[in-house]
Amino acid sequence: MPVRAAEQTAAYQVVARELRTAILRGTYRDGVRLPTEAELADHYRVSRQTVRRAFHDLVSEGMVYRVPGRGTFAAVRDGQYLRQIGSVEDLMSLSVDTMMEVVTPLQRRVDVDAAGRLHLGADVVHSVVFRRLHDDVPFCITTVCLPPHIAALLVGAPEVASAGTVSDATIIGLLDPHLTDPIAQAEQSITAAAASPSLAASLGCNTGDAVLRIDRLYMTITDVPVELSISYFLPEHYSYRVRLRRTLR
Amino acid sequence: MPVRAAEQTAAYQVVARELRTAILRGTYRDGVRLPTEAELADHYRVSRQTVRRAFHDLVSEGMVYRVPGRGTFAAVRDGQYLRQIGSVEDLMSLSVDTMMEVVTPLQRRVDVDAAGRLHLGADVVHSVVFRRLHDDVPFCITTVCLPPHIAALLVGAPEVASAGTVSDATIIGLLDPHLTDPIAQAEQSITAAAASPSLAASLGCNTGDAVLRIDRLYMTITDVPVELSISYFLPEHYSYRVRLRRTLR
DNA sequence: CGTTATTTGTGCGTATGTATT
DNA sequence: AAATACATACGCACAAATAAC
Repeated sequence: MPVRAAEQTAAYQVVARELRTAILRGTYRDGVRLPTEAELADHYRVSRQTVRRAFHDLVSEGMVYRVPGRGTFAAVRDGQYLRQIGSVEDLMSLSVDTMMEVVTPLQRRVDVDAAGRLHLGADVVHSVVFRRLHDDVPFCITTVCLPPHIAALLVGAPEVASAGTVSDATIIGLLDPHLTDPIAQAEQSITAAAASPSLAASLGCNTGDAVLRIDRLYMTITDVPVELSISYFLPEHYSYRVRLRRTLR
Repeated sequence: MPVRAAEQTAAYQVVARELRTAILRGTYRDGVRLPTEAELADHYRVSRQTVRRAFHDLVSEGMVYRVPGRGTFAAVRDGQYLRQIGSVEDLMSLSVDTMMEVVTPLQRRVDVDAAGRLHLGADVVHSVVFRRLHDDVPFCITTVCLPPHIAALLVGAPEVASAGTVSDATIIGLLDPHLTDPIAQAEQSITAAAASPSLAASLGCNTGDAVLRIDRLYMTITDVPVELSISYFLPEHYSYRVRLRRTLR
């Protein structure tokens, strides 16, 4: 059988993507049965194998679970945005299905604490505040602080120039091509906090609600700090997932 | 084509398991290239598709990465992903300077959610609740759920037999010597929550305070769940720190 | 610089097994 | 017992990336 020529995205990825967004949008609520392989194959005009390939990806993402003889069921709890994170690459690819909306554009600011954590001599940093959205629902507010000489690399970037701008960028993704030394590591600290009034307003929750706080310090291979980001996540829409593996000896 | 009759573990799982163990044992270090699909198919006397199926699992686990035209390469390096409190070893050695105090001893319980996450058919689990103390200050409450056949390994253990018992043990450390398959991986989910009244009483904080919630599902190398632990941490006394590294190629 | 061999990626057909309804 | 639905396995054809010549 011939194969479609020069197709950009594979058929199974199209199917997986549509089902994934449908589940996240709540078309299939928690535990609801999805169409069968045969039905989906018929609908998308692909073979059953291609549908299976798509389902296999969704299973390993934890989006659905399957029971032989019964069917395939949505596994998302409360529409929570889940993502497996375990490397800097994962952080950089955060933009594939989330949007960034600028709240406060990139500007000069005095911040002793941030400057100290960036190993700067002076107290001046440049910072930008943005929300991150998934399916138009905000789930995170992030403040990014940069040393002045790093911020200079972003002067022309429209993604961080004015409030309200929406893009699918990440700061680290914008920076990376311009850096001589690539970003090679990040130190993360994860804790819980109560939402401040302004935070609650931006995220659409109540003051005092429990939120997840993640601080990240990105560094080059030579341990030079490049970016400090402080993010507050809504726990209803986000949880941080990691897979740990033991080396057998 | 005929299929082998009544095979217990699927052929692709056998292949995946052997490759996984070989990588974790260091047979394929660093970015060493693995045998090609054709070679492995020949070696295991299976079709190329079956080898591909195995590789697909290993890719989604992050064990290997593949490059079209070049080959398949081992992706696990020593301490590549997570340091500090980030590896399974660190979780097991959590007891070095903390004490465990039993709140509710190990007992049989019905918990549909926990049973589901442990991939059990029935709804019965065995669970134990304990506080973790550092310098006599409680900073964490943990509920551990075990499948019945695993809990049976702890029947004689005094560390979990009665409320009030204080020891420097960890559940995983108590279990590990008795398991046929060693614990090789864990899936973690980290989020924030508000302290319930009982939680607040045990931890010495106020109801509604923001606490860090960490769920861990420990599994053997064959993906069999062994233990589910749900912990609530006081953010003042604990933050989860991870160092992420980028794999430069 | 093109050609060729190697290697992984995609897509589909077929057959059969197993679990559920 | 039969129908339904997912699971496994193999085969084939062709595409695309890479490397060697």
